[in-house]
Amino acid sequence: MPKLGMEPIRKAALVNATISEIGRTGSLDVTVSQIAKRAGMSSALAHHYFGGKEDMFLAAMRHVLTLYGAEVRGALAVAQGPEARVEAVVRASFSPANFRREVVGAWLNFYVMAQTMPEAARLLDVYQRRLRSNLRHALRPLVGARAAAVAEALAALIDGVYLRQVLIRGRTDRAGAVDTVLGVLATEISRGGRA
Amino acid sequence: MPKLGMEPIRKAALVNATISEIGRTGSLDVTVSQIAKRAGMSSALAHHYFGGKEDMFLAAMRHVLTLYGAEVRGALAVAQGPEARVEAVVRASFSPANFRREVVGAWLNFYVMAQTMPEAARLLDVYQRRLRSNLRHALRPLVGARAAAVAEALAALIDGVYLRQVLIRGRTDRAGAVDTVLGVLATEISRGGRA
DNA sequence: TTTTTTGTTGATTGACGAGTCAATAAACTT
DNA sequence: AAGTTTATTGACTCGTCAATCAACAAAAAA
Repeated sequence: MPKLGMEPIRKAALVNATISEIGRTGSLDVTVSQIAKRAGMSSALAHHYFGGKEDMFLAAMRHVLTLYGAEVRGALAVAQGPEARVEAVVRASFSPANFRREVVGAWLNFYVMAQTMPEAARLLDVYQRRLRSNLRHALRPLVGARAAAVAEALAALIDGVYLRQVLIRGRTDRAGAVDTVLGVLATEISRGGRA
Repeated sequence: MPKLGMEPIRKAALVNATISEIGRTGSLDVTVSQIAKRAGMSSALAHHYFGGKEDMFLAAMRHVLTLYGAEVRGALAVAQGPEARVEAVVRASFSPANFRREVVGAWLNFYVMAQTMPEAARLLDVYQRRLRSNLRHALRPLVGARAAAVAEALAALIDGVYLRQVLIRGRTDRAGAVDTVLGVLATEISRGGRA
């Protein structure tokens, strides 16, 4: 029963399944069979659509990064004023979609992937640059010359808070995460551009 | 030529080799043979001294955590005044020993381990608690009621800055890392206990 | 209607790796 | 001297998994 035009559907299913499985197991020790099964197809088909496991991982990563990028852009579009812009980036980073344990677990493993797969490192690098750049521009009017340093700190803080979520056994605390970052932001703003 | 009393020596060698290999490959996909080879013995012997690969991983993690704990305690012992105490914790976190790419890579993978191995999660939890507790106490006189929140932020910031190191391809920047964290600390202190 | 393209899978291959075992040897005990 | 404990390894087992292949089915193109 080959319905045509399956390729994009199957690929999307595989990408989602890859993220799910990496998040569920919390590691990259995920077999192609597991992924394929969750996506409702044979492992052979998974290999057919993607060159191999590595390509699936990269596609999954690209997908998460794309979603995140869209979320940030969307939030920035409606933000008025520099402070709102920074807040938009922060809130987007901890949006419900990105903040499920599953996805956080996947992110953690993307970092691991970046250690071995140059393409993964490149993707992560792009995201890092964009994040810092967004923060820097929004911060300029708020903290002047300190913008670069504060952007660097906020970016690291976001990663750190995010990372901490994978550790905490109980419920993930989105509000708390946002508060932590915005709290530091508020302090930095109150200091303003003073050296 | 069985010289007696080899056990502690071999175990130590294996622990070091485990850290090295995890750091070198940047993942937990390290074979017992690789570890054993680097430690200068057969894989069978590695299995003889440790129950299995998992035990080696845990021992390696315990070792890194122990070293880090000792470093923090040492730095705290000579610190005078609350501000110096916070600084001591920060500087210890980025001490040359802990800040080699190799070790940072290992840390990253300890986070991954914590996703699957309850014992690893426990170890990491202990470290997290101690770190936050140390920071909180030192911060109390500096920022009053905000101590808990600021401690939380600094802890996350340290993790985040640390994590970022594994991404950066070029030389690791210890001074920059410390500056980023101390910069935020300075701003928080200048705000003091004001709500 | 033949051919080609697209979809799909069960079975197989080939590699690799964790853990076990049997055997060997040197020390230490009795 | 006989027996026990500690050290050490090569060879082997058993399982798993990524990747490939051969084959089948249906739609589209010729």
